[in-house]
Amino acid sequence: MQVLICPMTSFKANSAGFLANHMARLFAKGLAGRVEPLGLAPAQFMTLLELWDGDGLTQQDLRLRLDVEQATMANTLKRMERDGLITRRAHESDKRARLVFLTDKARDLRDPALAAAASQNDKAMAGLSQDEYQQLIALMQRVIGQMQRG
Amino acid sequence: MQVLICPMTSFKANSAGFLANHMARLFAKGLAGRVEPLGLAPAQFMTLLELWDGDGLTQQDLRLRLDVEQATMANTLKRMERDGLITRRAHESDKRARLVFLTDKARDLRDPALAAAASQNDKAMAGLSQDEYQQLIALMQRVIGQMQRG
DNA sequence: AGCACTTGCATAGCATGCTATGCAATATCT
DNA sequence: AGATATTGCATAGCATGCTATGCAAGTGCT
Repeated sequence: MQVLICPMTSFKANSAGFLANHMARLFAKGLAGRVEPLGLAPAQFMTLLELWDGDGLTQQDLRLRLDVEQATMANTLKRMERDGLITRRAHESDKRARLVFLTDKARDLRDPALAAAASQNDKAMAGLSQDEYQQLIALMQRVIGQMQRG
Repeated sequence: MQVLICPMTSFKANSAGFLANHMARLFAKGLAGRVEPLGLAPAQFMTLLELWDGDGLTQQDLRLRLDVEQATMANTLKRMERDGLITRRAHESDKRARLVFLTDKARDLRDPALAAAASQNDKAMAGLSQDEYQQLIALMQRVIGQMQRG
């Protein structure tokens, strides 16, 4: 009977896809609010996360690490260049590629941006124990791995 | 030392935010591929999920159930109207509101669309046991609840 | 060398999300 | 009743994602 009364509500509430989407949106919204004062947007922050770890990467390097399509990476980098976060220089031996480097501005944003992200993470995970947090991470990683395989 | 070598990679791989975003993107991509032959896009499918359960809802009703901003809902409904999935009629007593109704086309899509979604769900969850699946759902729901509270 | 294949990027076009505005209709308060 | 606040929607503008194209620059094979 319950199925006849609200079949879709239960489908939605129990769908890992819907929940992942919902969780990602809430997370992005929270992160956006915290890094926006720094002049950053979420995808820019994720890209910086890779570049702070060592710049001079190609668009392809970044795209593979963030697992987004090439066109998505190209557009994000274009906005980051426009916003003065990165500069691009020709690759020494490959005239097709352009290496991505951080500007001083982007380097200076590292600490405050990481603090903002940690703050959002803390808020989201406030209701979970360390064990539960690790479980959640592990389960999501397995689901991601499963979807990437197919 | 490890922190100095690849601090950002570990941050990313262990960030629930990044994983939720990644999982949501993979999920949406898989679902998009399965419902696209039906002429549906993911957000349209989520909206139909609510409407199949009973139409004649206002934009506000839908927006609250899907937890998206009003403007997002307005745009999704506009595309659904354009694609012949819904029609809108004036509310009897409130001249501001327009009630959303399903077209026959949208009603006919219910079974195949639900099958497509179930297929994507099955694929994503193939590596998890029933118990693990329930754990994942429960943990995500708690994180979502936590973020909504703040 | 020459031709085909692959790779690295850019761009166009579209779906979803969000914030910010603005307007008309309804509700509320005095 | 009249002024004020709230509610329901639409639209503009922007960030992220995706697919589809196209081009220039490497690679490889013969």
